[in-house]
Amino acid sequence: MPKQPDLDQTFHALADPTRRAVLSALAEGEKSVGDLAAPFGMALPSFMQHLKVLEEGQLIRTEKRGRRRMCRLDPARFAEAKEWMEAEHQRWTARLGRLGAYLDRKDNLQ
Amino acid sequence: MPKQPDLDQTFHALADPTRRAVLSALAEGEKSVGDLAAPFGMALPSFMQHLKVLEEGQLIRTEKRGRRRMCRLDPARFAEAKEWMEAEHQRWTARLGRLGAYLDRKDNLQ
DNA sequence: TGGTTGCTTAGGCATGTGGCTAAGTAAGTG
DNA sequence: CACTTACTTAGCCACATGCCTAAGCAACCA
Repeated sequence: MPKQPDLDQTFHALADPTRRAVLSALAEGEKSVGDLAAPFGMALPSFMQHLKVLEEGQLIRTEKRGRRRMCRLDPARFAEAKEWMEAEHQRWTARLGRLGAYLDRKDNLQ
Repeated sequence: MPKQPDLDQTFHALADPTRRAVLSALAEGEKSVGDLAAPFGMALPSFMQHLKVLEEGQLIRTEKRGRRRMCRLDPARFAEAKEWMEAEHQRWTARLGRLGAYLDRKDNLQ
C-alpha cells in the first residue's frame, strides 16, 4: 500500500471547521488574510496557522501584494482527494452491490 | 457557517495512511482486528487506536463475535464527506468557469 | 518622516495524537 | 480445569495542534 503524504495533509487540512469555512469563503473569490479572518473570533496569529495548514495541504495559494496577503483556492489537490474518495466509495459499493442479495439471506462471513 | 463535527471526525480519520489502508482492506470484506492488523508492523494497542478513530468517525462498524472483533465498512458517513467535497468542488469550478475568460485578460481583483 | 495598518515572528500553554510495554480478561481448545 | 488466543486496559512518552499575547517589520498615508 503506497504512502500518500498529499492525502494526509489534504484531509488533515479539511478536518477543521475554520479551515473548511475559509475554503467556502474563498469560493466567492480571492480575499486578503484580514478580510478572511474577520468573521472568526480568533487572534490573527491563530488564524494564520490555519492558512498555513491550508497552504501546506495545497488547498489554497497565497501571494503578498503590498502589505496585504491575498488568498485564493487551488482546486487541484482538492480534486485529487475528491477523486480518491469517489474511487474508494465505488470499490465499496461495487462489492456491497455484488454481495447484497447473498448476504441478505444469511450472515455467512464466519 | 454551521459546525459539522461529523466532517471533522471523518476527515481526521481519513488523514492517516494506516487508516486509509484499513478502509481499503475492508473493501474486500469483513475482517477481524488481528487479520487487519497483521500487515502493519505495529503493536496491537496502537492499531486499535486507529480502529477507534475510524469507528468514531463512523467509517467502520465493529462487533464482537466470540473472542474476535469483526470490522466492516460503514459507507454512509464516507458518502456524506464525499458529497460535501463534490458540492464544494462544484462551487469552486463554477465560479472559476464563469470568471475564466475575464480573469485571463487581466488580474482585476484589486 | 511619523503614524497606522496588516501581517509576521517568537514564545508559551493545554490538550490531542500516535506510538510503546505490561498486565488483564474473556472465549475457545484439549 | 489449564492453556492459548485475541483483544483490552492502563499508563507512559514525544511530538503536534490550536489557541493566546507581545513585539517586530514593511507598506501605505498625511
